[in-house]
Amino acid sequence: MRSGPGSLILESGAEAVTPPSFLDDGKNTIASQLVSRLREAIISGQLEAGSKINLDRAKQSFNVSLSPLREALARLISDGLVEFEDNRGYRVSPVSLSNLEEITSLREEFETYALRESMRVGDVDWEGNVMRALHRLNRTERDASKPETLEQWEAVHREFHLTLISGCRKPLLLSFCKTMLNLNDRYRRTFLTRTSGDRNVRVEHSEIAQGTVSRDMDYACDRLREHIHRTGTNLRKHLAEKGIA
Amino acid sequence: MRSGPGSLILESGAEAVTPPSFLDDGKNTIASQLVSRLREAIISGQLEAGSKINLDRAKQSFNVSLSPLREALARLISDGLVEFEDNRGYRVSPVSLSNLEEITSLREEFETYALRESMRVGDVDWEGNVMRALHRLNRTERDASKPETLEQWEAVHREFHLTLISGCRKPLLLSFCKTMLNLNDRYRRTFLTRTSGDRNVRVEHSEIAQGTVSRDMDYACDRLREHIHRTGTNLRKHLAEKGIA
DNA sequence: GCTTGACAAATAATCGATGATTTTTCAAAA
DNA sequence: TTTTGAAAAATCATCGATTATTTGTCAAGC
Repeated sequence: MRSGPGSLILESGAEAVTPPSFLDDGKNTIASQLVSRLREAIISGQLEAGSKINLDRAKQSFNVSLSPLREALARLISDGLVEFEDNRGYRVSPVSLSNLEEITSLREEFETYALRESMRVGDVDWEGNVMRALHRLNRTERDASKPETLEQWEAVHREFHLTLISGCRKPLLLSFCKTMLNLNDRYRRTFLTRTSGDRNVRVEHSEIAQGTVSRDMDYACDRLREHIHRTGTNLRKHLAEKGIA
Repeated sequence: MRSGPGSLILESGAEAVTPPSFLDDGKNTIASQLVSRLREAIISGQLEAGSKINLDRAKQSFNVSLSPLREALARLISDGLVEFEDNRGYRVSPVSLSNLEEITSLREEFETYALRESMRVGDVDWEGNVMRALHRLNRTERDASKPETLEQWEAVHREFHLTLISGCRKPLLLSFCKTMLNLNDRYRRTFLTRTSGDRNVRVEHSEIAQGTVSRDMDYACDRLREHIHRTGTNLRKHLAEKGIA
């Protein structure tokens, strides 16, 4: 059961769900689990953009104590998902048109650079991973009337874009790209509930992947840049519709 | 008075220095002050690269309690200066040849992109700031025999590079560049105690600045890229001498 | 009516103590 | 001698309580 958007922290009677951890995913501490849970809550829009994070209420919502909560929030600053000010606490990073535009620009620059590098030094394993990620993405349904398919699609879509650039052997660059992708996905999941009809996104992804594994740098990077740019334009329209400056 | 390199946390009898805060610099809380102090300690090499950060000892060294210390360390993860593992605590990020090479590459890409953007949209104020930063840099002595001049030079040098790209109106990009500059400066301050004679760094900076304010994008970006690249090559040599892979 | 300032409530920040995990030690067994 | 494993020590993680700061309230003065 999930609370309504933005109400997660404001709720009084909390039925805090302990994440099912049969298998050890390396996230052993409360603080680390909180990082994941908070990140998901913000990207999915459950925690409203720009809203203040009240520590007392958040403590209760997530059924945790203050120390791990503060530590988790501190770590999330780096993801650009949370902002902090001394004695004023933490707040969910606000959304804005200019922020979206910067994210789009940086994705274009960073991801094409990382893709070029990947094509330059990536090995056969990486190529295989790209094709597998493409296949999964193409096989994943995205139906606006079924919310669970949207979440699933977001996951494999993210995986596809990350796999594309995962061959570059530049860990810092990859972490920056991940951050930008997170921020970008928040916009999509918040504002793009329906898919726009005038794009064949599946074809776009296939072209990028095909160009990539055949190491046609200019082609692949051009397609990727266009793809990112179109997404940006698309999102910008939806932001404008909702009157967000 | 300053302790020897790497001994900061290991010291037993701590004469913890409270930073002089006549004027409010916005860093009101212990945690925020710690972020600055820890960052400086790491970049300057006082905290040895790759070493584990023992919380008990660090607590004593810095005369703080555990909560703000952990929070500060958590925030430093984003700067790439600190790494963390569940139940194993924090450690100073290690240095390596490949890490240095990535930092150099990313600085070349990010900073030239940011410089181009700055030249595209930067205003007259920004131009003025660039010229002022250049002037300060050129007026700042850098004498290997006087350690305090090295620190001073590092500060104005950092300020120069950040000012160059400060006109770009892309806050996320700027924060990435800042991060890369931090990481880069740690290498310089750790491994480049003497200045190499075969470069006229002053001329390099002047050319970059002149090209910038005259909005000659290609010229300025080429000079900046060369400048960053030379620094990287230089540092790489010093790492090799010290046998760092 | 508007501003000011003291008081109260809400919230953030820090601390010391306790609980949990990892690492080290060291003796017994192979 | 080497390996094993339980106990001890060290260290990390979490908690509840306390302190400090900010925000909200409201009455007195202008």
